[in-house]
Amino acid sequence: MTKDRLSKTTRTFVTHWGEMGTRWGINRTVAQIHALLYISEKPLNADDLVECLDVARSNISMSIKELTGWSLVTLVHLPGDRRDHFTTPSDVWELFRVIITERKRREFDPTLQAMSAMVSASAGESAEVVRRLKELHAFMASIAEIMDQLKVLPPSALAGLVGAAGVFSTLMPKRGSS
Amino acid sequence: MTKDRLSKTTRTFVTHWGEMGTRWGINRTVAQIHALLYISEKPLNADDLVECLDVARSNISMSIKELTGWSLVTLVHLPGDRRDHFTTPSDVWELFRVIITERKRREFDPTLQAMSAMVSASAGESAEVVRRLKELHAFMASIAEIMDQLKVLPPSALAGLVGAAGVFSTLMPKRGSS
DNA sequence: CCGTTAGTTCAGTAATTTCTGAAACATCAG
DNA sequence: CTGATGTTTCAGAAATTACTGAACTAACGG
Repeated sequence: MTKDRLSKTTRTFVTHWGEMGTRWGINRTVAQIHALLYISEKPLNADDLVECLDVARSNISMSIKELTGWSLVTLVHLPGDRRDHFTTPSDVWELFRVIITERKRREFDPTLQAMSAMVSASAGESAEVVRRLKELHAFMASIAEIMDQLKVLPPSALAGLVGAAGVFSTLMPKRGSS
Repeated sequence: MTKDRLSKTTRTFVTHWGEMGTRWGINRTVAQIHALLYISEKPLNADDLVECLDVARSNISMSIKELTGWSLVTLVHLPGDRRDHFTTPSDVWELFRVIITERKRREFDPTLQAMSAMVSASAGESAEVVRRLKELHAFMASIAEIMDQLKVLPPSALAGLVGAAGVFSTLMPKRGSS
């Protein structure tokens, strides 16, 4: 990211986001492209991305493929320009929703299945080991359910969870829920 | 993980967990050690871990250091044995809590600060760019707040969030919360 | 003291992941 | 068709990350 088509702030943002990505198992370039598309007011094409991020064209191609595979980036065409242009939703909640959905599908659900299989196959194990496998499975199942519930929430519904009342009051056992 | 001190199920579990770790930016060995300590009924020492996971002693030493740094593993001493032994909480919620707390502290909070700084420095940017930076910042601040709230919840409080009522009813704007 | 056991550190190596450049493919205009 | 433009693929190179083995520190028992 050397070419200075980007403002100082934007560059900081994109850099930081790439850094963040790597910490969560996301390729730096992939994360940077996504950050750039988020902050950009209009769709960018592959050459824009090459210039802004200073990586090889082929890298952009692969990374974009990855991002579209994650349903995070969509291909658009601008009138009178036959190059592919790319966008990502500018609504943060929507992005969150998509990421949660995909990570659940790709990583969480298979693990849940695997845990389930382990519990089934745990006949010879000690009672305590079985208990722990079951607990972990149950925990993950709860998280999975929450993820699914989050998916159907409207944008910005998150606000309802924070504040003086917040999660705390919600989760404390008071009404006989569930 | 070749030496067969482990049952089939345990081996599957540890392997899968290591795999999962790598996808979320956690070193495979670190994740495997943690999995093994979780599933193990009693504290294990470094040699146990070497045997079970078939990695170098030095690797165990480093990984354990990492895990204790994350407050996920604690050192215990068994009477009459001067070797270090290690444990991790067997309560899943507790583990979740600790991981959330640490990842927030190490990755989330600094990002939040960085975003804040960017917003402050975004004078020259277009109104839309400023809006997006602010939105992302606000979103992350909400998540951060939720993480903090989760920390003070009792074990297993998670159950309150799932089920027929669940997150959905909680988040839908109905009572004038926050 | 000295030998033994336990734990740590770190330079070098191995493995993995990421990135590039060249070639192939595709589409369009003339 | 042919040339121009845009995109994808993939083998190998580069960079990063993980792991090992050897050397070191520490603490204890006799």
